[in-house]
Amino acid sequence: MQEKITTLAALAKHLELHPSSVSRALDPARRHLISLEVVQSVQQAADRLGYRPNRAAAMLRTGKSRCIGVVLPDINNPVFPPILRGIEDGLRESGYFTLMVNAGGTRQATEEQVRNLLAQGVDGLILATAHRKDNLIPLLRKESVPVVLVNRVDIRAGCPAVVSDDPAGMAQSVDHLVSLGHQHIAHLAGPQTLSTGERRLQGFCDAMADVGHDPQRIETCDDYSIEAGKAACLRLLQRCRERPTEPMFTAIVTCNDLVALGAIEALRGCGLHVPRDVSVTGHNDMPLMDRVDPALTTIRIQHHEMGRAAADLLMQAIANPDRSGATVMLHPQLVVRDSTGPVPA
Amino acid sequence: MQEKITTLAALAKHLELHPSSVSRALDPARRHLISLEVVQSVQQAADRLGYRPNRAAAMLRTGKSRCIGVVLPDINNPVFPPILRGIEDGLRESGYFTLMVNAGGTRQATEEQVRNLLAQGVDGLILATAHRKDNLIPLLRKESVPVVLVNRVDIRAGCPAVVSDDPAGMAQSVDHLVSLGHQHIAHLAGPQTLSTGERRLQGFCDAMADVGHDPQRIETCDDYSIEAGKAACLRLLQRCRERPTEPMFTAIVTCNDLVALGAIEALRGCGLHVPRDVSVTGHNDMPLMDRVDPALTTIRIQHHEMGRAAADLLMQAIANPDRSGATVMLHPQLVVRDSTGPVPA
DNA sequence: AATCTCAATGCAATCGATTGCCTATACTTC
DNA sequence: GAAGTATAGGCAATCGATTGCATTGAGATT
Repeated sequence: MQEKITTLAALAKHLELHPSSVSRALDPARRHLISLEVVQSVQQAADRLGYRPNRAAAMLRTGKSRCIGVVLPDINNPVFPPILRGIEDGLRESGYFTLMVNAGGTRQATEEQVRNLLAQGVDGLILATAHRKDNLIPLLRKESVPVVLVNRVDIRAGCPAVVSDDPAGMAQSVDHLVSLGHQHIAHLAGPQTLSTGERRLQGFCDAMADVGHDPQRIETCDDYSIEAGKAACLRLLQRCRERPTEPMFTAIVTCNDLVALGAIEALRGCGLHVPRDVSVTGHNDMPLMDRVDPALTTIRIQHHEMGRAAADLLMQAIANPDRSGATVMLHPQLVVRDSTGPVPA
Repeated sequence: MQEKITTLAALAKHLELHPSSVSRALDPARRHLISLEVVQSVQQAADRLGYRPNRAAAMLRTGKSRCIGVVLPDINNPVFPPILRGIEDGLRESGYFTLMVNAGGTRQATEEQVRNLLAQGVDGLILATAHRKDNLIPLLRKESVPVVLVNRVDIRAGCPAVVSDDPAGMAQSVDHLVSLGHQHIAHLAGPQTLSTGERRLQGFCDAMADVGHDPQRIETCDDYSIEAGKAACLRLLQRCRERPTEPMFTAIVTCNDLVALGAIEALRGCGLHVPRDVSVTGHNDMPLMDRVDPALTTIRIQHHEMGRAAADLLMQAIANPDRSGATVMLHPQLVVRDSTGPVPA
């Protein structure tokens, strides 16, 4: 065993063939141009001699890298690992690699990161970046690189996107609370600069209207974190104290599990018990939400599936650059645990 | 603004220079060969005309991709996101990209993934894969590609590695429990096929010996999961029931936070209260361990720092392929919460 | 003034796979 | 048997940056 054949040309010489024939024999899409016996002998020899095509050369010639760039705000946020995993699983099946960057900083830093990715020669991009209005999409349009959004949408851009059906999730939360007798339901909304924040707020308002309740008690969080949730909940409580004539809310629908945890902390700080005095729902069903105290009633999102779908959409967009693609909406599911209960008597 | 200069040759023609001069002017390491004024005019023109070097061409010529492959078992495991983030932060500073693959499947699948990464032309690898004895390292030795291990070691291989000081962490756990009066301390160990599992078990035994207690009650978990922790704890309890003459353990040191959660679940199932009847410690201080019920006493590991250090080590290994590199040991820290308490009277 | 340095830049080969085009052989078809 | 048509495979240009070597010219040295 020589273990030394590293280039197409060497392999071709070994087989007494022309490099072009070897190249074709090794390419599933062009195999049919070559006789079956030659194809087989080439494959055998390639395996036996450990031939490994040089990607750089192929990329230089074809302009395709078989790498996809994935831009996340921060992999430490528990919603992203399963999405990323879904993306990777989907891409790998199609023979693509995942080039990940965390781009949670300034808008400028994000843009710089994306430029790096383009310079690296990615064949497409999956954006899970947060901001609803950045100039990334126009920039990428100009470069005419296929883009898919995941966990966000951009109405104007008309990019293919995969999101959870946020209005449906909010409706499930509201309906669940209403069925427990709640009427005065507050909402801790996410940042309105994020598409999820906006869509969930809208969904909450619509769902409340549908059941004939006024969506009046709403506070907005600065980000999806425990601290922001706590602060927003304290503002909500403050507002109630200022208007003692209005009925107190008996439940809070939040935009995010971490925000819900912050809210529970704030409520406890004010001597309120969850769920006896106030029911709280989360959103996302992050890991361990069944173990926190109290176990959180929340909306389960198909994170892994979102990633997969995004990968599929991108593969389609690469195959058909003209077609404009669709928005895939995944269905969320209510998970009832211990943070919601009947309305206090 | 023409926005059309895409190749070195075009840029050179525009400047009425030779491509080689432009190439040198753009390369910080070779700039000194070119006169200052030319360098400046080249840089200006490159910026203004939006020139972006073709990585594939450079890679073909130089054989370097400026990409590093990172092999993880599963990004969904909460210990890995911060490590990955640390790696990425470190690599980015050196101008490298992170090519991530999840390789949690069979040994063969893992190997296949690594081969893909090599075919892709990565300049180095960071392995966070779990198994203590795989044939990856010999394989990579043969390919002579720089490798750094993170969150695991391989004694025989002598690879640069970054790990947490597991024996120190176990000693802190044991000392903490001893200071609370515990003497009969059990251990739920991790899989002995993983370097962390082995090192933590060893650390536990050593720490117990140091304080003069016998490390006898030990059960091994199949993996780092809640379910495995629960099962192992049930086995532990079963063993106690079988030998009623021996004193019952009053505390459990576990190898992992998830295992600790499983253990708590098992203890509760047997009517035991944590920490009143049995104290439990975790390991890793994963996110939300301060919110579970009861808040978990655990060992905080510098995950992000581990990633950074691994990136640094790899950069060193690439710069000095001859030097054999070091093992970096990061110091863990005990975090006392509510799952540990004084020994029952 | 003639030679020698040295700095600055041009020249051309090179990395390895891909692919449009061409040729040669085998096989139809009338 | 002549002309036509697949079919298999060879040829050579090409992608774009890099780099060892050659060349030019200006200043230094004797």
